Amino acid sequence: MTNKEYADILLPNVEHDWTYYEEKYPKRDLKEGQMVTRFAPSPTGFVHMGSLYASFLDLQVAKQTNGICMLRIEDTDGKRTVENGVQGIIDDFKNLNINFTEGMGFGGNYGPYLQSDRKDIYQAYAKKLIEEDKAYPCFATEEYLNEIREYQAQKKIRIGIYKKYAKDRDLSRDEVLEKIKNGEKYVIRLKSPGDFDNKVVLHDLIKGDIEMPENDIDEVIIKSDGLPTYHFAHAIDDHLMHTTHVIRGDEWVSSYPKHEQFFKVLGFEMPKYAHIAPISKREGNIVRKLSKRKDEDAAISYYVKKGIPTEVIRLYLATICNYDFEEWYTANPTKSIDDFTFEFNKCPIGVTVFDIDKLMSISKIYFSRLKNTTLFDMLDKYTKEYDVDFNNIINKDKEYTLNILNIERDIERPRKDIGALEEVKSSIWYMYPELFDKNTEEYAEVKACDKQIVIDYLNNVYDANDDQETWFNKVKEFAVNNNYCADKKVYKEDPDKYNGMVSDFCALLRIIICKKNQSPNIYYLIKYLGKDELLKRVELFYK
RNA sequence: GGCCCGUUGGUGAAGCGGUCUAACACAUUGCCCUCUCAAGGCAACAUUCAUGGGUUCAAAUCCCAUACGGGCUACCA
Repeated sequence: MTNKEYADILLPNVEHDWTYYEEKYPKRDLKEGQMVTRFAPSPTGFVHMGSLYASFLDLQVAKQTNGICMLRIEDTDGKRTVENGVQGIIDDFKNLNINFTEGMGFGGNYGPYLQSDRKDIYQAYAKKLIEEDKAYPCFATEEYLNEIREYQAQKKIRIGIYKKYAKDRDLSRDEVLEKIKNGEKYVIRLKSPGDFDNKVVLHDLIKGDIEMPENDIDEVIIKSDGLPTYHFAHAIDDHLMHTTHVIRGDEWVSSYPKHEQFFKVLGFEMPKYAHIAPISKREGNIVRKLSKRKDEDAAISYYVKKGIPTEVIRLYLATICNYDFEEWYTANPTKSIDDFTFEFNKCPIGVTVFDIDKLMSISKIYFSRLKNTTLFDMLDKYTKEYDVDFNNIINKDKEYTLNILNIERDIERPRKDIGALEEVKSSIWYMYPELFDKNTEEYAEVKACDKQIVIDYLNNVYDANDDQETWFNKVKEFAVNNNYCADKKVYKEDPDKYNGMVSDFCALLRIIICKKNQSPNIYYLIKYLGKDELLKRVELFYK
């Protein structure tokens, strides 16, 4: 029996030889420096902050070198796959307007990009290794494996299938054939050429050089269901897809020796590696990785629902991704994330604790820089989905809404009081009579004067066409004539002599308008609301 | 048990042997401005870089130990 025939028995029904794939996926035509990266999630559910962070770096470095970033779905473990998980990931990215150059859902010539569709490819290479006597079938059962592990743990020796513990290595062909005939299940393991006493060095682009012992464990390459393990698939895929930079979570650092071994045994050129630290969450004294199941605020949809734009999340990720991004962005407020060059050696090495305050601060700055028209469009789209009533209200008189959104906006130092679209309503509701009428909030406490004084002001002094300075001078003059004091010191000498300070009169106007003692410049509120509505609110207030 | 990685204030984090009583940003607090709030301006907030040793004229920075946190050690990724 030839080696090839033997391999055919171990892995039957494999359509092509490995050389077929080498030809099918030729080297990419790349210029010096162009990077090929990939984001490779397993389909365990929606996109969350952690996955977005990893994909963000993948996308950015590819983009800035005019390279390629692929979306590859790693679904070699059926247990991890969630229903609609694959489509869910694709949809999430598309909804966030994040586009990969190629990959699952995005096309490309190096697919399929779903690992379960690549079974034949992995097996073709596994057969190559079998033919070269670099891999062998292992019939060990789960119970047997557990036994070995327990024995090793008890004896305090290294755990794993290596050297003498890899007993199926020595099975003769006849023995193997016999077991197969008996229907025994098996996996294919690599015959590790490594020696634990040797060292390998990972030249990590983020963490620097890391020295580790060489891998001597006979890693499984093909599981009994015919699918590859992560490690084997990684080597094959990133070789065939010609990935230049593998950017992944740092939980992979310790498996690097296995990966290096695979690339060597298969005769592949190694990609470069960058291991990123996960985004975490503090829970009391412990810091743990953000979890899809436990942390609802890890889901991107959580922020979408609040009306925090993707761009804001990307800005946040950019600031934690490279430490000098924030400074750069502050100095270049008109530029976009894509104008910044991200570098691996500026990525954080240790875990980063997710900071919602920081995110919100970035969001406020982002919203404060928007034009009122842009804000309106975003608000329109958002409320259409989450608050139809409010959507009708803001659209009833779009010009009016635009004016309101523009209050203290189009100036050198705009207000920063909106952090999410969901907050807009609660900050401007009182500018809409229909919302004001329905509002049941109590008026905040205020030093009120005689109702007639306010009415006098509105009827005889107020003019919606006044500019701000004129407006205030008139208010001041009117207030003083009605026994309000304009001078703090004078007022303090004998407060009982006055109705209050001029500021008290303004406060009264404010409360009448919006019930609260905080609002943007009253000048604008009065100007846009108009006399009739104001008189109506005076009546309401004094009732 | 073995093998890796990390540890700077409430938070992110700069720092790569002297210029560190430690940049910057967020948060917090106070003052100023002011019709309120927001914004803005000013100021406060680590005399100390997990702990203990060592190297050095000099250490947050280099070395070693310890503690704590994290990862891997699966026919999971």
